[in-house]
Amino acid sequence: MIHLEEVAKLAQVSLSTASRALSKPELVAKETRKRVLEAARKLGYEPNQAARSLRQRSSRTLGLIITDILNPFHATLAKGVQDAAEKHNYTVFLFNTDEEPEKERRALNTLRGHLPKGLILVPTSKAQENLQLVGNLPILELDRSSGTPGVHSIMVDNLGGSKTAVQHLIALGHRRIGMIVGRMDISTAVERFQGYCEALKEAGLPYQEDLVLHGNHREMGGRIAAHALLSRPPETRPTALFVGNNEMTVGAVLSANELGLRIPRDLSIVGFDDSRWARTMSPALTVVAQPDYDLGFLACETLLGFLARGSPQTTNLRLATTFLVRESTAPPGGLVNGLVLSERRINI
Amino acid sequence: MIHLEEVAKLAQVSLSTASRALSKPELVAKETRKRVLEAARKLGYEPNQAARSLRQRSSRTLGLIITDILNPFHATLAKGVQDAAEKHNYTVFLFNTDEEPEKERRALNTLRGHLPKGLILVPTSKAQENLQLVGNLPILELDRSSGTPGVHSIMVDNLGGSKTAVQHLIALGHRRIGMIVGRMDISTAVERFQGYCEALKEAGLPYQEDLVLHGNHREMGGRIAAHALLSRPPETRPTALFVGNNEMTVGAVLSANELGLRIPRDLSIVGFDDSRWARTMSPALTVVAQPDYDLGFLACETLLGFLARGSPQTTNLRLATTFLVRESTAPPGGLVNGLVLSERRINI
DNA sequence: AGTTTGACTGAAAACGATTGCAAATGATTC
DNA sequence: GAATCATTTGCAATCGTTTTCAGTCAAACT
Repeated sequence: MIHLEEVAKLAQVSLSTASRALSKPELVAKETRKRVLEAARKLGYEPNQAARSLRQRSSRTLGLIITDILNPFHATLAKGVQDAAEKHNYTVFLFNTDEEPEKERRALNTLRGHLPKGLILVPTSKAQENLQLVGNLPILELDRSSGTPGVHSIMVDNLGGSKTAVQHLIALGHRRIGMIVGRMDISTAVERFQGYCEALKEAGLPYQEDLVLHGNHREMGGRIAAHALLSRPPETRPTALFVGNNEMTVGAVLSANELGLRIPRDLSIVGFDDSRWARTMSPALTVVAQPDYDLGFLACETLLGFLARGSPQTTNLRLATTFLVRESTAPPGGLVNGLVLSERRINI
Repeated sequence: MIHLEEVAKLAQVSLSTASRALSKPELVAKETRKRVLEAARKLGYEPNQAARSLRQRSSRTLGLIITDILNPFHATLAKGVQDAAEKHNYTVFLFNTDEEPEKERRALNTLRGHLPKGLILVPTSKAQENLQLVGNLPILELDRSSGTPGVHSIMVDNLGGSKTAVQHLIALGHRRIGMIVGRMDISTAVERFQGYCEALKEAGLPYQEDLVLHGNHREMGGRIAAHALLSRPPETRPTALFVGNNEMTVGAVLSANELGLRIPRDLSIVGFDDSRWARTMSPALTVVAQPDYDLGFLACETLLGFLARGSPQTTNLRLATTFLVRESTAPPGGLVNGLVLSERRINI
């Protein structure tokens, strides 16, 4: 490894001048700076981040903790964050918690040792407690809120998105609308559930507890819940289903297929979060789409902006969802006049 | 932040003893060690990795560079690597190159400054050149080979997997079998193409250049290539298609749908790499499945094993693929006697 | 008893950058 | 022409660990 000292020697300046030439350009004469830069380039110098971090007591890195890298939604969030970070010459430490608070705790501890400048995370249910570990590190919560005071956050309008989805089903004539909700210790699940309730209420429909089941946010959870709902006799079986996240939606659709229910004739389905799977499955799925990439990108930009400007107050953003009507929703009993609904966008 | 010095003070030992108690337990008296551990726990001490890395001239981190985090195959690789790394208390720096050599170069430079102990990467086409940057860092190439001498590698048996797939199509009676190949500057594409050629040759079928098109490994590439192949008149149109990776397969299927070709009646399709999409689409896709998670996990284990044991020679592993026959392949012209092929596994 | 051995421990020197301070230089002001 | 100022530079301290080296002490030999 080439050290700064060798660069300094080649450029005929002192170590300190070389350092300044690279990281505090305005403090050094133009000519000198050029010499140093040239020398660094020629030697292929790359600063030792460990030394730099040690001295500055902080490193040009961000921590990123997501709960499921195999979920395309989260992978996209991660890509958004990374792209933004790279743009600002930040490096990202990525951790995956599999929704397990214990893994989150370990990730936070490890991260702490690396002196990141900030942290972006999709919190698990125990995040409020776990976040005590990292002291006063600037934190931004992504996609969900853990309720920890003083942290920035950027989420989507879960309530509004859900409400629109359920209103759509109601408008089609559905009256027994089931919902598969996520875990109620996670904010998105609660908000989406609220949207469902509000839509029912405003339409004057009763809330029926037995139409709402919970899943663990993964495919199998959706499958089990859907199976329980859909294997009821036709009179009590819901004619439409609103599912609280992308993975559970897959499970719900598979379950409907297994039971021989035709979508949308026997069952309308709306999912939360778009995906290629939703777009290309047959019939294409009606969904509440989230701006996943933007969510990640903006999260990073927001946090870095805060770090740069150091404004005192916390930022809390909500991005709008987009409701995409495709082919998985129709009036109860099937298509009217063989009408095929083409995809159209409704901004909400 | 708590420093080791404060831990030492609380445990009534010197700084050096405290350090040894934590990282070289065998050099310290049992009693002393217990005191130090207790003090560290009580204070919530977490070692400053920057200081440690600086002193040791190396950090307990690994670099991981993949080419497309949005591709579930790569996301799964990453998860495998991360899980294995975590098991050994290593932290992973993840970079994404989008298949762009320039991004790869930047990632390598950044990584260099962080003094990782090793590097796992899915190489881009310019990796051999880019890898010069990192000197003699232990490197493992994952999924593909860049041809760089002296690096470890772990890949799947692309040739064998492809060959089996094409043999399956031939056995079904297909004679005009098209292939959508990836970029020939990437080893997996070349090997899969070879498998295709070998299968044809061994069956005594001629190689027809016009049945082979190239795509850029992404959905759109597959779609364009498939469109070109499938919009030919029935006499020259291939009756079966073998597609070289998961994303392009999606494109190919969509293209077939657009052209009104029914799968498998009008067209049999086999993809390389399984995915949920392949499993749940209708009809379910026949694929050459790769052990994606294991590939990543083993990659990490292999590299760490090498680091620990420091054995001199390089490891080059090949994992077997699994051929999964589902519903997207049938004799040309459609199902025989309405036979529905159920999913079965063939280990090769 | 004296020497050797071994197990522990502590003082101090690294690791490679950044940065506060002071000195040198040249330009500007009075 | 002296004093002041701004610009540019170098010296040396510093960040928090690990690790070398030397030293202490008790046990185990001869």
